[in-house]
Amino acid sequence: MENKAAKTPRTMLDRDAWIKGAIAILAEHGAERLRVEVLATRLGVTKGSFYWHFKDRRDLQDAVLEFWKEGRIRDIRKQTQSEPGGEVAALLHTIEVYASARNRKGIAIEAAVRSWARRDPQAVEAVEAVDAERLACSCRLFRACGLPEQEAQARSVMLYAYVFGVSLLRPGGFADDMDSLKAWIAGHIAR
Amino acid sequence: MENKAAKTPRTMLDRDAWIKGAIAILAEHGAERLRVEVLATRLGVTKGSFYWHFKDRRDLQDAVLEFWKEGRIRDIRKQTQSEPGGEVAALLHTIEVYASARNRKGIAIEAAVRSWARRDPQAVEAVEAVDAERLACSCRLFRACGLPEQEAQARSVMLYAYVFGVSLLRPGGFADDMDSLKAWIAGHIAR
DNA sequence: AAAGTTCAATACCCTACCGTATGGAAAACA
DNA sequence: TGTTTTCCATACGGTAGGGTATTGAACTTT
Repeated sequence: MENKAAKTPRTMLDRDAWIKGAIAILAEHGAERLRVEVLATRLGVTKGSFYWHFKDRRDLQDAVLEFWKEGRIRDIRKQTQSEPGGEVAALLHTIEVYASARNRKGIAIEAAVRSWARRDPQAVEAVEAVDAERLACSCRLFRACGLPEQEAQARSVMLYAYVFGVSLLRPGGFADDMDSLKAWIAGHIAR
Repeated sequence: MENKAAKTPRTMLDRDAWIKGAIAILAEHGAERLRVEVLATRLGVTKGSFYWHFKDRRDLQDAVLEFWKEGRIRDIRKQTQSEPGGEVAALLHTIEVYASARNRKGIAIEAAVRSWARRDPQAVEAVEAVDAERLACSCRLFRACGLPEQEAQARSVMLYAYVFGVSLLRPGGFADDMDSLKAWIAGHIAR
């Protein structure tokens, strides 16, 4: 008789659940579409709940940026603590992660945040912090390969510029074999 | 007494004026902020006028994309019709135009359209057409330098990926001399 | 001059949101 | 068991913006 099982009696969302949902929207529709009513609907509640967990929309945005920043910095540190001799492999892996077809959501979030940073100072802060960490780590790897500081810096910038740039390019049917092209490029950047 | 001179008696906007205004908004605030009321106010009229020149907002968006596409294709064709022997110079110039601090507005528009293309099929079409033309032209230059087809394609992709990627990077105080870094990279890509 | 054409102003209606105020149910606590 | 805390629903007011309908003014054509 009673179909109480149809509705979860108590959803019990916490701040983290809201942030994760927000990031999903960020990946799918960009920062501009990160609206609290839409997010609430997506989470199966109303915005009445939202304003209990967050002061306002800005509060959520800042939390999302902080969450993203910390995650990226954690990631890059983990990925670049390579054993000696594996520096080139680590560099190639970095390129792989972002320039390959896999990790679509991560790339989408990355693009959304960087696009966001074009207008939002807080997003700029997050992107700058992440970039600084990534460039520093990449630079360290290049130096471990024996390159001088100048070239290590240049190659680091080139690496990340390429990695993010590829996700913006739409080479519709330009190269029949894009994968081998990217492999050539990766080899050329990581040396 | 009569301050009729204060107000232009008849504004006489045509479709092109609306499109140019729209592109200015695109550069400053992105595609999401391209609203007809805002644009109308910017042009000193009300939206009542807009709907005489355009069917709806989508109509404007398509016109903007078409305008941008044609302009970019014209540009790249003009820039790459170099005299024999000037191929490397032409390639370096291409990198210069986009990766330098100059041409800020063009870079902003470029970024806005590519971000737009993440959600809009029409924007995708425009970006693909422009990319195809640019890659083809770049590839021709590399081939004229004596490179094989494969490497010419790879370097073309690398060139444009880098060029667009740089505009996304925020290397806050990473390198003390970013310009010489970029010069090194440009030389390394254009060979 | 009369009529038609062109471009813009005004007044609406409608939707999507943000943020607040308030109430209510469930859980935790006393 | 009664109270408090936690989390969510409902209702409301306000703004921004898309699109339509209508009117009107200026310019062009006949």
